[in-house]
Amino acid sequence: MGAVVALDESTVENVLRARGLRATSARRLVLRSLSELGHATPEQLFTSMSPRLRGLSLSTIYRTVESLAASGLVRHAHLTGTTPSYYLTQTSDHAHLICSNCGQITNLSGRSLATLLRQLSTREGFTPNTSHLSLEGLCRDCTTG
Amino acid sequence: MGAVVALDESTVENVLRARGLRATSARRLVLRSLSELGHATPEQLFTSMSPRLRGLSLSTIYRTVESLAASGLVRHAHLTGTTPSYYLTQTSDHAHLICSNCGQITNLSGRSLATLLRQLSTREGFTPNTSHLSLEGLCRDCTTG
DNA sequence: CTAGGTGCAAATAGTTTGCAACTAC
DNA sequence: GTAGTTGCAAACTATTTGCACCTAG
Repeated sequence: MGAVVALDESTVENVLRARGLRATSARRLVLRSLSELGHATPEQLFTSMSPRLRGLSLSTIYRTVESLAASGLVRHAHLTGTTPSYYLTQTSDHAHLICSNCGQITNLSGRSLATLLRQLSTREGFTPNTSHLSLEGLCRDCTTG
Repeated sequence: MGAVVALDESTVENVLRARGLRATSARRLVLRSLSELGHATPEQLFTSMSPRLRGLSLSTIYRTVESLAASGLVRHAHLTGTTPSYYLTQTSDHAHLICSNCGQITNLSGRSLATLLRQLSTREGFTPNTSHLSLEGLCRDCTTG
């Protein structure tokens, strides 16, 4: 998980421009951080970005993730408690498995998930938004016991 | 959904006492309201209870659901955005299907769910907490289109 | 009677907004 | 040059806490 995507500068710029967004340093760095971190809350982004961008303010983070989400570059899911975690859309089509014991977050690939959820939509007439899905439970390590 | 459970006064009292909690009017009414509403956020509980309990304060709701949750009588799930919704544990062992178009919340029975999730735990080594599960997506009515 | 609960008001935490300054293009 | 972005401070909203009063047992 995390560090999944190659993100060189020109790619980032092009991606942003293609959506009509200016390639500001805050936006570049949010994208870069998300590619490194996998998922992050606004607070976590702030912590991770602050050293690299002096004077950064938390409200910029909120506005940045909002604009990135509006143009489809990032998405959010509710992983821990109430705060949304953001992640790159290109790492999408996966669900999050959150261990309530150790807090570990695993991604469930779109493939395994698809099989599982196809049945749900057939049987229940409900089509889940897979990228927004998160399951809390016990991971393999914590199950023993 | 909702109004699933018979909740006469003496049952409520006994249930509370059995957990070492005093049978106060706030607690009785939270339990009664949840049995009527199915799920409710603290705010919704407040709105629904206020007319029936003069002087009720929101902080009482927060403290009440917390104590009920601590003793296992209610649980919460994150249904809409960030605010937790509470429901009676006895209506548990179900997941929530939330339509992101019309907002309708359907319960997915423990039975259907169990089948579905057994595969998950076999294949991924992850054991989901079914009662905390919620899936966002499109319900049958909104799928057409 | 008395420990546990509650109301109220104040404190805290998380998120949003107004506005002047800044910068990508 | 100018519209889009950002920083800062203030405004909100949601939740928590301290304390005096109240009530179930």
